[in-house]
Amino acid sequence: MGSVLSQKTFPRLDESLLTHMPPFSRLEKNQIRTILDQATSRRYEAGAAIFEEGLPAERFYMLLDGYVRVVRITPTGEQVTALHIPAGQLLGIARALGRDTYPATAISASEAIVLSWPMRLWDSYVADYDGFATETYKTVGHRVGEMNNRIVELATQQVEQRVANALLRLINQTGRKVSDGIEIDFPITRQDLSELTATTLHTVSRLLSGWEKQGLVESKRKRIKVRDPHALVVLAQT
DNA sequence: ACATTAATTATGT
DNA sequence: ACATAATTAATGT
Repeated sequence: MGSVLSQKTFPRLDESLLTHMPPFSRLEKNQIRTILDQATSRRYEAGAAIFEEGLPAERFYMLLDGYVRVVRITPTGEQVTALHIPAGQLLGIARALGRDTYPATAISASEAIVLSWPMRLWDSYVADYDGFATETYKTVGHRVGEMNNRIVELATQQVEQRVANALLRLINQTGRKVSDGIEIDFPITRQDLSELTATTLHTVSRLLSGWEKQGLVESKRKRIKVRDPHALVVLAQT
């Protein structure tokens, strides 16, 4: 029975949290219940590290709300953003990649709500729960595809096309439709964009203010809204 | 075609 | 008031 000695101070997690998340969507209610009971929930403020590159991968995570950027640190200390992860996806799934340390650092781009499980449960989840493996490998495949595209971009395209593409990806994956365009719905600085595209924040700043004058884009501090995605697509292909 | 440096201005707590 | 973000110009590779 519910003892006062319980260490869990969190309210009981609701099953509806997971029922619509792809890795769990095919599961029965009671299966989700046991999964939830094994989970720990935590809230991260913007900019907090959820796990760090190179550290032993002790847990895997499910992002319930917010956005996370996956970042790698170069030997010289610069950050390179590999990709952004929207709510509803797993992260820190080193196990699925055959690793026992995290391949990158995960930073919450906005406030984020995260569930996590000890990594030892991974194998039993894969074995026991139908759809868990296939769905997660689907997203893994999608992610490596994205990263491959980015590598090709970095090698072949010029800066203007790169940031145009980066913006397009951001509004596709993490965009929120508003009245006069699509807005990236987490705070993003020019510094962040430059880390995504391997340039400087100055170049990004110039490009953005140029596009703003052409009515292509609108931005306030830490907020970027794309008013004319198609024009960006055109730009990205020239 | 882009980075770097530096100076200036705007914006959020 | 202070720190952080963004712009702008000048100079360098």
